[in-house]
Amino acid sequence: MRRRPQITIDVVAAEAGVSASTVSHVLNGRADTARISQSTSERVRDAARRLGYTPNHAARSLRRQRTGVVTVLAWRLSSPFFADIATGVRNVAQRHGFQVAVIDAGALDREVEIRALASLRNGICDGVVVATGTHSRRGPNTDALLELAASGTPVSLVLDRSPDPAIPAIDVDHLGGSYLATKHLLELGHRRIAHFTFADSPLEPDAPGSPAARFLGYRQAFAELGLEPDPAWLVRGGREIEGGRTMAHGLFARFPNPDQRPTAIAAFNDRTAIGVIRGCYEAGITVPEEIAVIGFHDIPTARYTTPALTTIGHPLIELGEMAADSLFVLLQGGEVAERDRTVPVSLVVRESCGAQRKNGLGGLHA
Amino acid sequence: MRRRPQITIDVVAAEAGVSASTVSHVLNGRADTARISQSTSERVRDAARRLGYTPNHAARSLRRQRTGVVTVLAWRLSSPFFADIATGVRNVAQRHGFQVAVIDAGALDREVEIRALASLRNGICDGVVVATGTHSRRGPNTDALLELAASGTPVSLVLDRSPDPAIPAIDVDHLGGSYLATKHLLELGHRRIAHFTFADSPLEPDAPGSPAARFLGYRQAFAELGLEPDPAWLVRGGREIEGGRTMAHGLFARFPNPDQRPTAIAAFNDRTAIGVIRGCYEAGITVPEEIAVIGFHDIPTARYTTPALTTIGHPLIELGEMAADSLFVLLQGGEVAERDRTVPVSLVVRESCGAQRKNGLGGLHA
DNA sequence: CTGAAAGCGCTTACAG
DNA sequence: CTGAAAGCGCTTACAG
Repeated sequence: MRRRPQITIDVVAAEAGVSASTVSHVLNGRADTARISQSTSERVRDAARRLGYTPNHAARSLRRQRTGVVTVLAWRLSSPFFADIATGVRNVAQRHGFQVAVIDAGALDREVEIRALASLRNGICDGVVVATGTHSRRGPNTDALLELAASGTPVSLVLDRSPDPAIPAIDVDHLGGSYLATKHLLELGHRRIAHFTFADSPLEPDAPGSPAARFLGYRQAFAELGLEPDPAWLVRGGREIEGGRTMAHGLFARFPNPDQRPTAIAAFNDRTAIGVIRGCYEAGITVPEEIAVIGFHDIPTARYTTPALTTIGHPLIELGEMAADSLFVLLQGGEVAERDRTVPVSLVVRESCGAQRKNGLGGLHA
Repeated sequence: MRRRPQITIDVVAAEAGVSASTVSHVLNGRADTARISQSTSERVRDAARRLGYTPNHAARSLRRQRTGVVTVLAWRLSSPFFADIATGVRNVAQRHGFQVAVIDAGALDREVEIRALASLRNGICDGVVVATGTHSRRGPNTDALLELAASGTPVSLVLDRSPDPAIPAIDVDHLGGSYLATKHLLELGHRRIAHFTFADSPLEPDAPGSPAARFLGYRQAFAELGLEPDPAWLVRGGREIEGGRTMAHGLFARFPNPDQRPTAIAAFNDRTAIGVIRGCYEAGITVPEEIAVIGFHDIPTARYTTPALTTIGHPLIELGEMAADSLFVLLQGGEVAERDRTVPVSLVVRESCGAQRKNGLGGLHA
C-alpha cells in the first residue's frame, strides 16, 4: 500500500522502448491510423498494463479541451426523484463515454446553487444538467446559470423552465397533472377538495412556475363541472414531508368541524403527501376513509406508504435521459431544437384516495 | 448568450498591462509575498472581474498536482442515509476549501463500483470517501479500492470495515445496536422476535460484515435472559423496501397461525422496516398492536411513517464528517491513527413497537 | 516590485 | 512505421 511513484506516459514509453507519441497513439486506439505495427502495439499495451498506467485526467483534459465529465446539479441530494433523474443522465452519458458527477445545490439555500454554478465555470466538466427547479422565475441563481452558459459550458434543465433560448429545458405537464388529480377526486364524489402548495410561489394564472400551473389545473377541473373551489381550501406551507404534515394540521385547525372539512387533499407532491398522511394519522383521521390524499411525481416509495399513494406519474429516468440528450446535442455543437419541452403525465391509482377499495369492496364516498 | 472566446490568464495580463505571473500572484493571494504594489493588484483584479476570468481547472490541477475536489462514492444515489453522509463530507470539505462530487456505485452491481474506483485512479480528484458498505468481505471491488489507494489517492471508508491498515474506516456499532433493539422488544414483553437479514451475507459469529454482527447482538439479548431464539424466526431476503415487504409476507406464510407467529420483527434497517410495515398492512396485520417493528439507522423519513418507526439511531451527518476528517488527515500527509472506528448508537423510541402507546395509554403486550 | 522561463502530463499535426 | 516538437493554461522558483 506504499504510494507508488507517478506512472506517466514517459515511463510507459521507456518501458516499452518507444516514444510517448506512440504510447498515446496505441492507448487511444489510433494505432492503425498512425500505422503502428502490431508488435509495437502489443509491447506498449503490455507495458501499460504492467505498470498500471492511467492517463492523467488533468493533463488530458487540458490538452483535449474537454473533460469527459458531465455534472448533475441536484436541488438536494436526498430528493427522491432527483436520484432517478441522475440515473437517466448516467444512462445517456455512458453511451457517449462520459462520466457523471453529482453536486448538491443546497435545497432552499440559493447561495449554494449560485456558488456551485460559478464553480463549474472553470471547465471542470463539459456540461451540466441542472435539476434544481429554480429557474422559472429569474433571480440571481438564474444569472449565475446564464453566466455559466455564456462562458461556454452547455447547460440543460430538467423539471424546470428555460430562462433563455440557448438553454433547453424539459418539464412535466404540471397543469395537466393537477387537472387529472383533481378530476379523479371529483369523480370519486369529492366536492370539498383542498389544494396544498408552497407558501413562497405566485399563484396568478399567468405566473411562472409549477405552483401556478398546478393551481390552474385544479380550478379547471372544478370549472368543468361548473364549480368553483372555496379559497379556504387553499393551504400554503413549506416543502418536504414536514411541510405536508404541517399543512395537514393547518387544514384541520381551520376546519374543526368534520362536516365542513375538505374530504380530499391534493398535495403538492409525494413528499408532501407522505407528510399529509402522517398528519392525518396524528390527528386520528383515517386515509382514505375519512379523507383522500393524492400526490404528484410517483416517487419510488409512493407504492410503499400505508395506504399506498395515488399520485400523478411520469417517467423519471426518461426525464433525465431527455435532459441529457439535449445536453449532448449542445456538446456536439448542435442547436437547441425546442426550448421548453413537456412530458405527459398519467394518473396512478393506488389506495390513498379510496378508488382501489371502491372498486374492490364497494364505494365509500357518495 | 453567444459563447465567448476563452479568457486565459494571458488575456487578463494583457488587459492589465502586466505579466501572467503577476496576475497569478495577485489572484492567488500572494500579492504581498511577491510584493506586488497596491495599484497593480487593483488593476489586475479589475481586469479579471471585467473579463469574467476563472482559472482553468485542468491547467491549475495539472500544475498544482491537486484538484481541490474530493469524491463520495455512494452505494446508491437514492439511498437515504448516504445523502446525509455526503452532507457531512461537504461540511468538512468546505472548511478545507474543497468541492465534493458524488458518484454512484451501482448498488448491487459490483461491476459499477469497480469501474468507478478504476476511473478515479487518474487523479480526477484528490481523495475519495467510499460509502458503499461492500468492503468487509474482500472481493474484486476491494481489489479495485486497494489499487486506487496504492496509486496515491487517499481513501476513507464510512459504514464499512477497513480492508487495509492504510485505509481508515468508520462504522456504527452494529452488534450493540442490534442488541439494544432486541432488548427493547424483550423488555416490552415480546418473546417471539423475528430477525430479518440479507440473504447473501454470512451469519457465523466470527464472519465479517454487519449482518453477522447484528445477528450476534440479537442472540446476546436473548441469552441475557437465558433464552435462545428459534431459528425459524430468522428470515433472509433482499434489500431495500421491497425486500422488507417480501420478508414480511414470507414470515406470515411460515406462521399461518397467529398464536405461533412472532409478535415482533427486528428489521435490518429502516428501509426494510418500511417494507415490513407495508407488508403487514397488506396482510391486514396492524402495527404495533398485532406486531411490533423496529428499524436501524434512523433515516430522516423514519419519523414520518405510520406508525412512526422505532429504530436504532446514530448521527449520520457526523459519520460523514468523521470519514472526511480522516480523509483530510491522509490528504495532508498524515497517517491513519485508528484503522476501524465505531460510533455508538442509541435507541429511538417512536410508535412502531407500541412502547410510546404503552407508556401513554397502558400496555398492549403481556 | 515585476517578468521570463520551465514544467505539470498529455495529444496531435507534422516530418521523415 | 515512429518520433520530435509544440502547446493546452496555469504556477512558482528564480533573476533582476
